[in-house]
Amino acid sequence: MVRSSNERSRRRRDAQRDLILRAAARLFRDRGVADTGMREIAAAADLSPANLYYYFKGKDEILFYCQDRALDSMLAAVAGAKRGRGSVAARLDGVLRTHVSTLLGEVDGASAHLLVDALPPPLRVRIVAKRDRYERAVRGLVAAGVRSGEFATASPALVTRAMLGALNMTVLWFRPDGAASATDVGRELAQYLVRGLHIHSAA
Amino acid sequence: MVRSSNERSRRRRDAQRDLILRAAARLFRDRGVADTGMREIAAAADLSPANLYYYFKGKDEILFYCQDRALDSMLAAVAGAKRGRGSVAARLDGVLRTHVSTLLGEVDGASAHLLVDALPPPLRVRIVAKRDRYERAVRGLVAAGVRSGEFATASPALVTRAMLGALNMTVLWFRPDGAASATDVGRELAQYLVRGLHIHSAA
Amino acid sequence: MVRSSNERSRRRRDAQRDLILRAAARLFRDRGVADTGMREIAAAADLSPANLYYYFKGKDEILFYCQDRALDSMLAAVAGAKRGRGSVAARLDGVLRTHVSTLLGEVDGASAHLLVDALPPPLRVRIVAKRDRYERAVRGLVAAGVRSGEFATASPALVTRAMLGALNMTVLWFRPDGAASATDVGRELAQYLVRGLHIHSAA
Amino acid sequence: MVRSSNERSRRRRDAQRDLILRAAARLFRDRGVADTGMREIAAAADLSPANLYYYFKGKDEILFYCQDRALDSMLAAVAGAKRGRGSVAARLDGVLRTHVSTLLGEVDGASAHLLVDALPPPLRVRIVAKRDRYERAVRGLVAAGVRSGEFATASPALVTRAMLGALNMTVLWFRPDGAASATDVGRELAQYLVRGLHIHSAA
DNA sequence: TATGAATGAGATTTCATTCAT
DNA sequence: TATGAATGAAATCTCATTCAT
Repeated sequence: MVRSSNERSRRRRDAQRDLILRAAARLFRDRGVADTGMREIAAAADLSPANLYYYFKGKDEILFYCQDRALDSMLAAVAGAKRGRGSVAARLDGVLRTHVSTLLGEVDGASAHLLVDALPPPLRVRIVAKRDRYERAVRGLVAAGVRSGEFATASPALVTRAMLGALNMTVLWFRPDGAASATDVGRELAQYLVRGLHIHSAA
Repeated sequence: MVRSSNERSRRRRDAQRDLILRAAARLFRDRGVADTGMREIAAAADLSPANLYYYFKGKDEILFYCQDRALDSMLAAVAGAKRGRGSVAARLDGVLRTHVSTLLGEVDGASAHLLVDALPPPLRVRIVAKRDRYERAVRGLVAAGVRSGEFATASPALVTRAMLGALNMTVLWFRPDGAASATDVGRELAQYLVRGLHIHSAA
Repeated sequence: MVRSSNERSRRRRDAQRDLILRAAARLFRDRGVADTGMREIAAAADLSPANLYYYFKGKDEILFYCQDRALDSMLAAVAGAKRGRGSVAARLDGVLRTHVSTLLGEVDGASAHLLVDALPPPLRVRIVAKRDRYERAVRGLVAAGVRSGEFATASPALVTRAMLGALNMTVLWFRPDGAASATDVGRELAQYLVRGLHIHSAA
Repeated sequence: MVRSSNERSRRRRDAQRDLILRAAARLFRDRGVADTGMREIAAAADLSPANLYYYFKGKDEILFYCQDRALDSMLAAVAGAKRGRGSVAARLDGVLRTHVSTLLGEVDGASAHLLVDALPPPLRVRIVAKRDRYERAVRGLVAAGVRSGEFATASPALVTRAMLGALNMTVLWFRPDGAASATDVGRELAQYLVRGLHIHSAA
């Protein structure tokens, strides 16, 4: 009985945390970290500002988990791609599309690369480490394509950053009510960015 | 005599303004707008905080001119490319390289796309207008390549944003003391981003 | 329970707002608006400066409510006088005495006419409108006396302003610990100012 | 030669001081002391802000002389009235009219009673002393009328303050381009305020 | 769990005044 | 005499965070 009561309350707590993180991620993405106050997060999550501190240590921790969850989703995609079959191009294409839908979607919605600098050092190093892990995985996919003869690039590291940069910047202009859906945007961008890696005749 | 005194003092004033803008642009780029206080700008420019207000109306105006100057430099490059001869690819390549060197260089050093949201509406509309003018010009170059048969893309608008996004994100990771110089970065990125526009066999 | 908690907290909040307004009105009256800082208001209300902003949007709003409440009190008096019986002179006398006790009293204590210019335009128009409504009502009383044959004046508007001006200036010299009480002052001034309206033999 | 050069320069200096005082008085009256900056005074006097300090020690001294000169003008009028012949009523009427034209006129234009509190103590006591001298003189005129049987009032001090208060408040609403000229306003107000002192039948 | 109230630290900005020329 | 440039002090206000309940 006590056990189940604890579990029920833990579940409720987790649900609240989730709710807060979604609300915060959306605000961070739409208005920027600096322009999003705890009061606004609280209002969006239908809580009092003070009550946020029962669920999170502070604004930094909220920001941290926003990015952490987004990176987890991206890491899962790239891990799947690594194990997957099919051409490297097709697998990379999938990773990039997931990246965009993670950024622009309603579920996670925190741009992992843009907000890192807003974190205080102790938390930042953890996000940077995870972000680097993700970046390395993507770069590994690019390099695999080069090894397999599908791709040609002199600088996989730079090109990887370019790809991710192009994707991350979408949060600054994407509007859910626009002509192109998040899926559309992901498809088009992935196509363009992967195409630039292919070997082709024209220099 | 009076004339020369006026001119000399105007020149000094302009020089100070320039100095302040350089210092501010560097700080905005390196630490973010929100985390850069007037105190820090003043310290970087070797002035008292109050003295900044002799040269600029406030922080917003400083930020405005940072972006305005960067955009002027980029607009000049794209205007030159429009009139230029040679393949569209080569001209676009030049525009993108100038974009990177403007962003990362010591001279202008303000990331034109990232900071727009930090401006108050009256100034923001002016920067957004100029930024859009630049974006349209780049998009026009892409479209020209499509018309001439050099390029193939289904969505010039999206691709243009991807290109510029990839370039703008460099300010988040570029370090002047790193292995690759700003010129190197510009060259490699431009090559990759233009390559993705070319017609080629593989899908 | 929730209901009563809400009510109790609303009551506490209103009480604090009232306390702050009293403290501020007294300072504004005694030292002038410009020379009264938020720190001083906070100290007088036994709060931290930052805490004032929990109750009011800013200094302007505090000033606004000071004047607004004083005008409400004056308007109530003049409305009562309009409906009242007895000679116009007696009723006008009552209005003027209330005016003085409102200005000099501990309850409201904001000089309604002197401080208007310190308000920013959006708030100023609202106070000016209310002040004008009050002034028109007093002038109406004067005009009624003229119509009834009690008073004689060539310019009710000017005379009304003179009366109110004479009353408002009391805040500049009245001291609560002086020989004359606020009531005394009101009585004497009202008598003098009404007397000037009466028809009499000497020119 | 040296002598005449000194005199010429002293004359120019005095002329500049006069110009500055006029400009300042007008601004103080129209916008309030707190809202009038040295930069504005300088602009109105066609000088650089720094140059004001050649002619005056600072803002306080400018304010001091504004009030000092206005009081001198008023004192002259009341001194003349004291020595004058005719009814006390007529002489008091003249004093009040001069008071108004001093306040509202282009020549002096500083309201002596409203601005006293903006002065620092050392200067304030001097103005207060002079202002009190003026007030006493006016009160003396009132008392003389009582003694001569022209006037009836129980409290000459209070009534004098009421009269001066009514006059001083004109600066808050008088507009030179309005229907009534400064002379009109002075005439009407003096008439009303003196009338209240007269003995008459109605109570 | 939840919240109304409170606060310290720090932000931008203003302004009378001064200084070097 | 005159001024462009500089500054210290103080103002209002914001905000993440905490405390008492």
